[in-house]
Amino acid sequence: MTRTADAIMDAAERRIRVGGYGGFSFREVAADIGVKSASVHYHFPTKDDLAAAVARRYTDRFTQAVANKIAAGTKVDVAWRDVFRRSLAEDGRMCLCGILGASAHGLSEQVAAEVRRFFRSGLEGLEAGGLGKEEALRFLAMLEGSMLVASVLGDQALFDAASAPAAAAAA
Amino acid sequence: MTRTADAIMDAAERRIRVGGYGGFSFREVAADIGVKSASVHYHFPTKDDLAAAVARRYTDRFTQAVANKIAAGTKVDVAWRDVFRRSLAEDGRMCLCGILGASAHGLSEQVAAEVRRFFRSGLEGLEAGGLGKEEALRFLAMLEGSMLVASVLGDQALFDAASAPAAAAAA
DNA sequence: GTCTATAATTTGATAGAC
DNA sequence: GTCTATCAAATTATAGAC
Repeated sequence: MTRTADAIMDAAERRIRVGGYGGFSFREVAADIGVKSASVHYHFPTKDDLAAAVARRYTDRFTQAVANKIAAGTKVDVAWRDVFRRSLAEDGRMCLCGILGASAHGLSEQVAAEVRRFFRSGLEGLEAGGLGKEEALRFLAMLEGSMLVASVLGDQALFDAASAPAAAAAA
Repeated sequence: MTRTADAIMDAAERRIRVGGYGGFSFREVAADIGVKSASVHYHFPTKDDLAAAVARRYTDRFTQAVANKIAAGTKVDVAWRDVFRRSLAEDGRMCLCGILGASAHGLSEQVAAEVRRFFRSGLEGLEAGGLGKEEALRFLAMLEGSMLVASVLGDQALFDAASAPAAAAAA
């Protein structure tokens, strides 16, 4: 069954969003969902396997959420901002791949590749939505930076203020 | 003497910029500069003490570098961008407080306070230089996000592209 | 698929000699 | 101020019973 594997990824994602890659352990994740660490190793042999799986699922989930909004008629840049905004509102923490990416140079290639995938697919999606290459780059950077500042200073309104005007200016 | 303490902070700063707070240990830092971990504990009793000291020194050093540029006639936003840019060019890694701030929720209050200090003093400095409150916020977010994207994708030119137009638009 | 048990290593931190 | 030695705990990971 994938139910346990999903629960493991849920717990790991929560922990990574608090303390980064170095901020979670197999025992903590196992305890979070009421199993033993050996069971976590059964589903994800190594820590890198788990972190990479979490990052991959995050990217897919994020991409899908954005696609749904676009299908409903939302403009691509507004869709991206909305999805980030809702995630930030839920727990006050920033993008999972932004957190992992901040210490990208200390990650294994396996995990770093998944983080790069998130950023690359983000840029591709924004360009496919009509933004210019540099415009997409600036927009994604602005969103990540806005989440970072809002997360550090603990004020979600800062994300709104930092990202709202740029969103209006784009496209 | 503060010579050893400085060397310890240098090594710790390098390590944190690679792997974040969870990515360095007393033994590694000690080995980097050729002493034993007990000596590191002599200068910085706990890991939080060391990380907080590194973040504090980083903020002071950064503020000074910006102030020097402004005194030489550079506009405040250009000065900030230049200092970040040079730091990124040196080793391809982003702002120390941006890295720590990404997992701010997992830091001790002691370290988190120093990270907040960097961002707050940044906003204050940009406002003192003539930027509006929201303008300063957007500019700082844009710089941090640009460094993040450039660092993750391993291409410094992305920082230039992402931050250049906004710098021209500001002030 | 989950468990107990454990190996092997690393971690933050301290005591005390020099 | 730096060292040796050490502690207690946590870490990733594996072997094997159920």
